[in-house]
Amino acid sequence: MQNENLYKELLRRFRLKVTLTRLHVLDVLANTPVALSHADITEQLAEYDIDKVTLYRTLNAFTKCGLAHKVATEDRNWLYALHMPDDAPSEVTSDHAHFVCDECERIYCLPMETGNNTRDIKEEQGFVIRSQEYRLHGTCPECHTQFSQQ
Amino acid sequence: MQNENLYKELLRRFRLKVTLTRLHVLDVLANTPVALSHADITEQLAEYDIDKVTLYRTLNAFTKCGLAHKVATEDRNWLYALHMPDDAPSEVTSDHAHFVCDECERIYCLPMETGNNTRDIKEEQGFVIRSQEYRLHGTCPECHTQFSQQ
DNA sequence: TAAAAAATGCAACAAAGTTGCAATACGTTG
DNA sequence: CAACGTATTGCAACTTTGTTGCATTTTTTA
Ligand SMILES: [Mn+2]
Ligand SMILES: [Mn+2]
Ligand SMILES: [Zn+2]
Ligand SMILES: [Zn+2]
Repeated sequence: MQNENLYKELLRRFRLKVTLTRLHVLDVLANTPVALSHADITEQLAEYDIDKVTLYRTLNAFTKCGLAHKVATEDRNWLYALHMPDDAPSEVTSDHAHFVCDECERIYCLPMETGNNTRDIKEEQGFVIRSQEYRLHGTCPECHTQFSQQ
Repeated sequence: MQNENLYKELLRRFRLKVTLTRLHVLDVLANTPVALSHADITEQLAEYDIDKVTLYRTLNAFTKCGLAHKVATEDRNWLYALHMPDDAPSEVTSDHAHFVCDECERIYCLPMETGNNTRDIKEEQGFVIRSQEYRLHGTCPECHTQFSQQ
């Protein structure tokens, strides 16, 4: 594992004990541009034979402390991603944007751009807004390229 | 049922056969401002003792033809809502906005406002956008009022 | 190195939704 | 209105995804 010390530091910053499983999961999450499911992570860590309950608990711990966030997919499961580098690190319910690929079902985390006025309108109507998520659906560059070449 | 004929017409427009269960479900969905779960609908239609599988199939049928749409919640189940009156009626993957109340977990369907430039940015980056969903999280007016009064 | 607290692994459980299949209802045609 | 073909329904069994309880092991701090 290349960034082991970085991961250890990160875990400590979020008051999580350093364990081998957590380091492995962190390594997987840190090295992908997309959000990953429990099944994805299990597959990538197959050689370490990680217990399924331990992995669920690890992902819940990451989510609870704000190290990661989870996104519910259309097909009733969750994908996990570390918060983006430019996110405030301890901000759990920060604004968020995602791109959902309809072909490969990958979910990309995006920086949230401002400019939408729906928020202001709803606040005038008495809704109290704490965070927002903006989801784009379509085809990701990888899938689009594949399609075009065939 | 007040609007029985309206519902029948609606079902026929979407090429669905008219059945009693579908009329009841349609009636429930048409008379709420929020998206409803399988459990919510079962409860509201308790007197008719609707089979759970039939209800799932009904909701799937409504979703597939575009009469309704479903929203995945954080706690891995689905809420269903009819498309809004000002939606193009046969547009299945139309743009959408939702307000998610963190207190009561109700999801309100909102008209989608424009003005966000994330879409344009991602298109420049090679993502093909087919639809977008914008989600606000916070406290709805009902819950906010309750809290304030106590 | 010892003690306290937290994490792990296993088995059992739970919730949400799907599948297969026989029985029933819908709607079209005559 | 009757009869037929097709779609829908109801039931039981199953699947997927995730949680809970509890005994054991690991981590951390002193
Ligand atoms: Mn994200
Ligand atoms: Mn909606
Ligand atoms: Zn893709
Ligand atoms: Zn509320």
